[in-house]
Formats: sequence, C-alpha cells, structure tokens
Amino acid sequence: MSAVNKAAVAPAGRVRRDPVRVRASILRAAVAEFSDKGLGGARVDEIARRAGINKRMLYHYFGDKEALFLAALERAYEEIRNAERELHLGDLEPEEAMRRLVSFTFDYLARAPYFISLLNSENLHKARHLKKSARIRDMHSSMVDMIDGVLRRGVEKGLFRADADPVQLFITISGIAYFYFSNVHTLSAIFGRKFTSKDERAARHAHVVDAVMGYLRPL
Amino acid sequence: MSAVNKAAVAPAGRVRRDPVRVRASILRAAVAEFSDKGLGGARVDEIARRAGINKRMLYHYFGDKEALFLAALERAYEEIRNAERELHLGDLEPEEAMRRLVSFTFDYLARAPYFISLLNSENLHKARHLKKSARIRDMHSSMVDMIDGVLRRGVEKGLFRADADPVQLFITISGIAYFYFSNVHTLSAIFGRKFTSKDERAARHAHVVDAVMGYLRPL
Amino acid sequence: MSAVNKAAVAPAGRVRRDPVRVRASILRAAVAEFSDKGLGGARVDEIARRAGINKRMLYHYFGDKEALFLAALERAYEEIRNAERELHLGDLEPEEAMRRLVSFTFDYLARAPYFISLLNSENLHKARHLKKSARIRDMHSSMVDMIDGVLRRGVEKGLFRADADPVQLFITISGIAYFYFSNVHTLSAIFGRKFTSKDERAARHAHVVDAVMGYLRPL
Amino acid sequence: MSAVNKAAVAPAGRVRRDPVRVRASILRAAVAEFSDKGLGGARVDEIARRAGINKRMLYHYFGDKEALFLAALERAYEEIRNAERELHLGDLEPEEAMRRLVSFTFDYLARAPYFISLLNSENLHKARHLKKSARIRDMHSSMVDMIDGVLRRGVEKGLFRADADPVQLFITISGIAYFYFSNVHTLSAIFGRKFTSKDERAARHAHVVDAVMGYLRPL
DNA sequence: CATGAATGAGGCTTCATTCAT
DNA sequence: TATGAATGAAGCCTCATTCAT
Repeated sequence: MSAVNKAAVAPAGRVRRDPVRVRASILRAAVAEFSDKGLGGARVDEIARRAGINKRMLYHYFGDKEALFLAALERAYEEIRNAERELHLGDLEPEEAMRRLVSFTFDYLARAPYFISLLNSENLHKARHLKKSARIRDMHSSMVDMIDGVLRRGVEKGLFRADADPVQLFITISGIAYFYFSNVHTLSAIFGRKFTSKDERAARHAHVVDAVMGYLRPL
Repeated sequence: MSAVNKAAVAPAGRVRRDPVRVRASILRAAVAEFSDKGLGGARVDEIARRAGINKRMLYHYFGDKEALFLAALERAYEEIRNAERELHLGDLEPEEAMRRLVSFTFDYLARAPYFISLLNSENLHKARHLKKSARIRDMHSSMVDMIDGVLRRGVEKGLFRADADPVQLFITISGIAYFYFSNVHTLSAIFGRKFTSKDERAARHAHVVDAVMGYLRPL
Repeated sequence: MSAVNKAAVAPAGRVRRDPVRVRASILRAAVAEFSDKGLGGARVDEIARRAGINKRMLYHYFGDKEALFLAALERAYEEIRNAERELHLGDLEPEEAMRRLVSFTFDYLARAPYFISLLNSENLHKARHLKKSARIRDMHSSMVDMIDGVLRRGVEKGLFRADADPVQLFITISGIAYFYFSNVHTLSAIFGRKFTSKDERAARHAHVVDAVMGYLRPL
Repeated sequence: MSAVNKAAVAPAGRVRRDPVRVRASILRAAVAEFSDKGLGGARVDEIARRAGINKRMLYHYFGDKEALFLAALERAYEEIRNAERELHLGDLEPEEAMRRLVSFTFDYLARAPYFISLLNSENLHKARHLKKSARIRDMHSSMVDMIDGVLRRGVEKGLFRADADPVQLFITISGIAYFYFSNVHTLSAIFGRKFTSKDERAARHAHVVDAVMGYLRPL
C-alpha cells in the first residue's frame, strides 16, 4: 500500500504517521507564528501548538528554529512566484500584461500579509537565511525575463518608454504595493486614516496601477 | 560660565548628573539597539551598555522598554519631518521642488536605515505604540499640505497631471524609496546582486526620481 | 512490580520523571516558604531549592507564583477540613463533640502554624486568590452542617443555650484559638511572657475550651 | 516665636520646615502603606509619595524602612491603648464595664483595620521589631490591671465566674473580635457571604458581646 | 515515531539606599 | 533642609533545546 493510500484510509481522528501532512502542518503553523511575531518573537512551543504536534517533532522534521524559518520563507517565495507564472503574461498584450502584473502584485500582498512580515524579519537579519538558500535565486531569474519580455514588446509597439530597466521596474512595482501593506498600521496612525479599510485599499490599488502605467508612457 | 561651557569642561569620563545629556544618550543607544535587533530582539542591558549608564536609569527616565521604544520612534519621525521642512519646497519651482523631495526622501532613508527598521518593528506590532502618541499626527498634517501645494502649482503651470492625490503620492514616493532600503538584503539575495553598493544605489536613485516625475507628466 | 514499589527502589538521589512526586514536593516547599515569608516575601528560587527541582519546573507545573500560592492555600484548607471530618462528631455526645472540636481546632493550629500564615497572607491580599477558587466553598458547607448538628442535639438535651448560631460559633472557636497562635509573638512581646512555651500553650488550651463551653451553657 | 506659632503662620501652600508636621505626615503615610501591602510589600517610594515629601527626608527622620515600620507599629499600639484608657472602666459597674470593653475592642478594630494588618506583618516577622521596643511593654501592664480590676469587682458582686484570668480574657476578647476582621476576606470567600457588610458586622458585634458575657456568667 | 518533563542561561523590572548638588 | 539622580543586587519569568520513557 502506498503512503498516499495509507493516509487516505487512516482513521478519521488525528492524523498519525503521515510525514508529508505533518511537515505541511508544521510549516503552515510556522508561517503564521513567524509572521505574527517575527523571528525573534515567535515561540517554538506556539508553533507546535498551532500545528497540533509535539514540539519534538518540529525538531525532528526541521532541525531547529532557524531552519524552520528558512523553510517557511522559501515556501512563501515559492508560492508567489508560482502564482506569478500562472499569469501567462507572455500571452497578453503588453499593456494588459503590465496592468495585470501590477494588479496581481497588489492583490497578492493584500491576501498574503505573512509574506511581507516574513521578508521584514529576514531583512532585519540581513537575509542571513536566504543567503544559504540555493533555491531562491533560481526562482527569480525567470521572473525578470518575463518582465523584460513584456517591456520589450511594449517598446516595440511604441506603448512604453524605452529606458525602463526590468529589475528596477520590478522593485518599483513591488515597493509601491509592498510599502502600503507593510506600513499600513503606521500610515494609519500618522494620517489618522484607516488604510486597512476596503475603500482605502481600492483607492490605493487604482493609484498603484496608474502610477506604474503613467511612468511607462512613452517619452 | 554658561551651561554649555560647563558641560564642555566636565571631566572627560562618565557624564554625571546631567539629566538632559543622559536622556539623549539613552535615546541614541535605544534607536541603535532597537533598529539593529527589532523591539523583541533588543536587549535592555545592551541599551544601557551602549548609553554608558546604569540599567536602572533607563527605567528612571523612560518607564519601561516599550515606552523607550515609543520615545525612539517619535524622535526618529521628528527628525525626518524636521529635515523635510528644511527643504523649503514652497520656495522652489514645482518640478524642482518635486525632484528635490523625492531625492531627499531617498537620501534620507539611505542615511537613516534605523528609521526603516524602527517602522518595521512598529508595524509588526500593529502600530501599538504610535496609536498612543498624540504628537505623531500633528507632525504629519503640514507635510501633506506641503506636497499638495507643490502639486497644485505644478498643475496650474501645466507641468503635472491633474489627478494626482497628495497622500497617495506621498505613500508612493516613500514606498518606492523605502522598499529598496528595507528589503535591500533579500533583494540582493534573490537577484544575486549587491544592492548595497554605491553604484546600485546611484542607479536606484536615478530610477526613483524618473519614476515619480514620469508618472506626474501631464496626461 | 507496582508503581509504589517502583518508586521505592528508585535511586536514592534526585527523583526524576515522577510528576506526581515532583508536584507534591513543590507544593510542600511552597507551603513552607510562603508561610515563612508571606506571599510577597517568599522567593521562587528558594521554593525551587527547597523542593530540590529546577526553578523552571515550578512554572511548568503551576504556571506562576500566584497560582502556586493558591494551590498551597487550597491544600492547606483541604487538610484541615479533612482532619475535621475524621473527628466523627456526629457519633459523639454533644458536649464531648463540642469539646473535641474546640480541642482539635486548637491543637491543629498549634501543629500547623503555616496554615495561619498562609491565611494571613491571603487576607492581606483581600482573598484575591481564594475568590477564584471553586473548590473552596464546597469544602465548607458540610462543616457548618456538622456544627449545626452538634448544637441542635445539645439544645434538645438541654445542654446548650438555644440562641447560638453555628457560623458565628465556628468563627468564635476559630478566632479564639487562631489569634493566640497568629499573634503569639506580639503577645509575648507586649506582655513580656513566652507564650510559645509548653505551659502557656496548655493554659491557653484549657481556657479556650472553658470559654466556649462556658458560653454555650444554657441561659 | 515658638515652633508651633511659626507653623501656625506658615504660608497656606506646602508646609515646609515644620519637623513635627513632616514626621507626622510620614508616619501617617507609612501606616497606610505598611497596612496595605505588608512590611515586605510596602514601598519606600510610595510612602514618600503619600506623605508628599522627598524620599531622602524619610531616611532623615526615621533611619530606614524597618525603623519606620517600628515607629508605625508603636504609634498604632499607642492609639488603641490611649483610647482604652479613655473608657474609664473603673468608673462603671462591672457588667457595664466589661460589655463596654468588648464593644470598644470590636468597634476599634472595625475602624482601624490598619492596626490588624500591622500586627500581622509584625507576627510574620516574629515580632522582631517590637522586641527592640522599650515603650511597648509599659503600655500594656496597666491595661491588664484595668481588666483585673473589673473582673475582681464582678466576682465580688457575684456577677462573674471566679476562675477567669485577666490575660487569657484579654486575649480571648481580642481574638474573638480580631479574627473576624483579620480574616474577613477569607471567611467571606469560604462561606460565600459578605462579612464586610453592615448587617453581618452588627450580627458579629452582638455575638461577640454575648459570647464573652456568656462565658463570664457565674458557674 | 511520539510525549512532555527537564534544563541553564538570560530577559525585563524593581528595590532600598546613597550621593551630588 | 531638600531634591531627584544613581546604584547593584536580586526577583519573577521565559526560551530554545534535550532527555527519559
């Protein structure tokens, strides 16, 4: 009987002896805890509790807290880059492709605040964990190629300015959306506005697309 | 002998019985430690050591770790907003004023990475501390007015598009610069580039100004 | 081999991995330390030392100092009320029963000065801990019933006055014995007598029984 | 100009340089703080704050915390014994005198819960402070004489039993009232009654007088 | 594989008292 | 006399990790 089948016929109660599932459950709990409290503030006990497993298992599967953090980070990157690939920007007209990329970036960060929080933690630690990760760089080269392709096609058709650099543009698209979410609480505090509200978010969404497309207009 | 002179001739060793100086020294140390390690990772002992004072004094002057964090945060905000006021944007032509604001924002964040780190910590804690601060909101209303003034004058002269919102623009200017610095380590890791280098920074500086001015071009 | 035997043949040194025993040992140490120094004066380190365990375990088993204090308090109440039940007052003639109750109360407090000290601490804190305890009230309703039964039987037989209230009588019996022990040191100081001596205690014992029985004489 | 007059004409604002008044104010604050928190829980800073004086003054006038505690204790004893003398029991008929003494004791403790709390603290510390006090014993010999006088007169008139010992009786009167107040919070908790209420207190008052007078009835 | 008891180092905070002015 | 800054010791509690079963 295969491992999958074995799990499939497991008793309805607590899942036991299903390494894949246990691993996933720990990872999910880790992402939640690390993003709620930061790397330093996260508690190993709490991750175990959230995952519904014994603390010892966590060490068994991931080694230690730092390794678990890296795993959580890698998983988060993987998800967003996978989702980006699903956009199939290459199949769209340049303007539509660009609009879609910006829109997607904004919406993704809206739905995945944990991604922002994990990245902030990692930056606080000077990317100490990512530097050890071989997988991360591979994930990103293709994405730059994708943006580069859209840009080139847009320039050829006279839709975009010719001097836009794909990496700079990627950082700008990310930053213009990311900052709004990463700093939503301080922005709300200093301006006395509720930037977490639906209306504010919609207004920001529109502005972000406008800003990028406005910049890209031919000179 | 003036108070300043008196301090000047104080023994070269530990400063004693000079509350103003001790307070400032604690605050300086707190900004450094909190920005290095985050709120949770910062160590009260280390702040005391960096300030060259007995740990007990820290509680005497600031109450507790959280209150000290708020004080550090307020001070950081105060500094950037004061520096902004010194730009005298009202005295410049709209385009020059805008360019200068963007440029200043970028350069300030380059020189004050601690500001970014403190804000990230505060956002991790959902602006828990800033919400209690009465001073913060006062600091920010005039800044929006300033940007609004520049925008209006630019629109009148046909230099800027008419649909730009001053608060959205502020967030965009901030975000486009902030994200580069806040995420410099993860960006370097995922792209395999050294974004901390002088050249990369100069390239980004140019792009950021271009991006904002490009967006503001009349429709 | 039974669990008891297993424990009996355990290595003579530190008991390990025996939660029940460790818990009991912590509780015993807590009662001693809290009664020696009061809640505020008691030291968690000292309790751990007395219990022969790592300080961390104390938090593992009881949560925090206050919860441990409540546990110690509950245990102390439980012991005296259990001992009272063992008197089987219902099986004795009313006068003998009453004499025995008073005598028991006096002797118990003589042997359990920690009980007095714990109660004094709890009262200093306005019974903050006991108020949260569900178990405590249950322990005491039956005891009043017991006294009430003795009183009724005594009244019926013409041995006791008819107007004695069981709760008031309980408080009087307790107080008349309790105060002697709780204030033994100040009484010794103000009267220049050694109320801790065997003779003084015997004299007090006799007086306490006399006083209660004297009050209960029929009108 | 005498010190008293000097104080009398002092400016209406904060009283300054009036040692007698400052001392009294510190003592009042100390009694309050020590009785609220116990000797260990009391805070020197808080006493200074309550007294409206600088902490240094407290050390100037009383030496240290322990000496201040003794002073507070002596003052509390002094007050109750002075009040007792004012009863002029010698001028009353024996029964009236005894009733008045019991009643006074009960009412005094009701109004001066701090006295109970101070005594409990002192007993926790095995009367360590009182033992050093020469004044305390002097205060108490006359009081026993007073009770002894009332008893003798009552016995002569056939009103009281002949075997009552004045010191035992004093302890019984004190204890029967004291315990009710010292343990009012735990009693309320274990019986689920509000012994702090006016009605409960009145009921207890009646019982206490009854109990003592009932015991003293001739054999 | 699974459990939860055990550990030692270290974190934040408080305190009585003294010192400099 | 009066102030409040300064101190060092210690108190309660937490944490990541390992061990015994």
